[in-house]
Amino acid sequence: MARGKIQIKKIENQTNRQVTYSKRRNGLFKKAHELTVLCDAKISIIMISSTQKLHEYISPTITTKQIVDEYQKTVRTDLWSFHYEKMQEHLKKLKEMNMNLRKDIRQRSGESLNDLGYEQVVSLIEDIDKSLAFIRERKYKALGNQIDNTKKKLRNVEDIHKSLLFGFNARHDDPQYGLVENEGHYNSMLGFRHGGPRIIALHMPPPNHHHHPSHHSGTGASDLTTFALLE
Amino acid sequence: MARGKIQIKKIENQTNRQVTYSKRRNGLFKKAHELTVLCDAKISIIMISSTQKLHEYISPTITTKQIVDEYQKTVRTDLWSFHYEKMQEHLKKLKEMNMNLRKDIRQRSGESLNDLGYEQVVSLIEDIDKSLAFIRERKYKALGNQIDNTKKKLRNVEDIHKSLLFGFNARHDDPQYGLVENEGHYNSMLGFRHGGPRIIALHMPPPNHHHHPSHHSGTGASDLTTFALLE
DNA sequence: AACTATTTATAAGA
DNA sequence: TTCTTATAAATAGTT
Repeated sequence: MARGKIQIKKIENQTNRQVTYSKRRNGLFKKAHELTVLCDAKISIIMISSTQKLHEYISPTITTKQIVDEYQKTVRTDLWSFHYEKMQEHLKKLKEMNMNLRKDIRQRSGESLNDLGYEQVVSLIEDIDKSLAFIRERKYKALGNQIDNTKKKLRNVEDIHKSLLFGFNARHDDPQYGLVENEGHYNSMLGFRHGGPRIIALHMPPPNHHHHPSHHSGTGASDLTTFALLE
Repeated sequence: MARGKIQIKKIENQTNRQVTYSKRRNGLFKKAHELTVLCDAKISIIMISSTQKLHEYISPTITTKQIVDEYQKTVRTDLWSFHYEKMQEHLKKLKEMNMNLRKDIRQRSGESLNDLGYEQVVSLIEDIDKSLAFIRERKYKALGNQIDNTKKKLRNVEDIHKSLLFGFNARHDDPQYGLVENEGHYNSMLGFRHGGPRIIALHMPPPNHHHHPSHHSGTGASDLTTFALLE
């Protein structure tokens, strides 16, 4: 939140993560204490860090045991209405998130721009420009990979061709090798001009685009959070 | 924290208190969620409002039962080291608070001003000026109250005197009224020149200075918090 | 830990 | 309750 905005996703650098944990834990506890005093509330916070260390805040007006007892009593008593309310809240949040996502998409498609001020339009354009550059780069990389892949496939085909030739030369009179007759037809359908890999090649793992794992594992949650918090 | 600084003390207006509770609860839960994602922490927050309503936040990666079990296990296992650590933390905070209080007092007495920048000195002066004005006002009011009070005492004394006179006139021959003989001595000790209320007046409630209750009930805690958070 | 440029949270008002 | 907006507070990155 300062010296630059951060995405709400796991901090990968361990040192950094621990520093942030410590700072924000203090912040959280301070807020909890203020709420305790301002609104006469009873608050229990129990937290376990990624290193399994345990910390707690408890309002001076109550004990953890009391608040947990109270919690269990409430959950037991209002089991259904409690869950019902929580589901409703969840539903509401999802709806809001959904609306914001739709709005964002509309804006990226060039609609609903009247809702935005000049600054926002500028930053939207910057945003889209960045995305575009990113996508172009990805496309370029993917193209490179495809070429690599095609080369591999080609080598594979050549190998097979050689072994077939070898086999043919060795057993050209064996009837079980007659199946290769339609090879030309299949391969032209798949776009191969020099003979194809047939089923052997189709079982190869899909092309790997070599992007960083966090790009996929983290972005989903991060986007959800970001959109959920749009005003 | 906005549109004006607030003191961290109980909000007396109930509507206002509930609005603040709701807003800050959302803020707290949002922070907790961010911490969960950023630092891979497991957090449970259980809170009871001043109207006995219960709310909770729980990290999506854990259940309340699990975290409470973990808490109880830790507290059971490390009972002493846990309490020892908490005491140490408490001690440290008290020491810091103490240092800040001392520093503040030194500055208000005109010492250690070299530690402050020009702006800070200006605001310190403003601060002290306000305090001074406040104290002067209080002194003025107190004086007024003292005068009022003295007038009341005087009336009271006059009433008693009249009733005594009345009683004396009615039963001047009854021996049980002989105790009034030393009245002059007691009353001059208490500073009354026109006859005193004796034991009857001494049982009156102490003088009420008519200031708002929150001035006294909240200020202590508020100051502690404020000083504790000075850097 | 301390420092700040920024981002967030939020008090008051509508 | 929800929105707005001026301001206070939190904090990310840096030293």
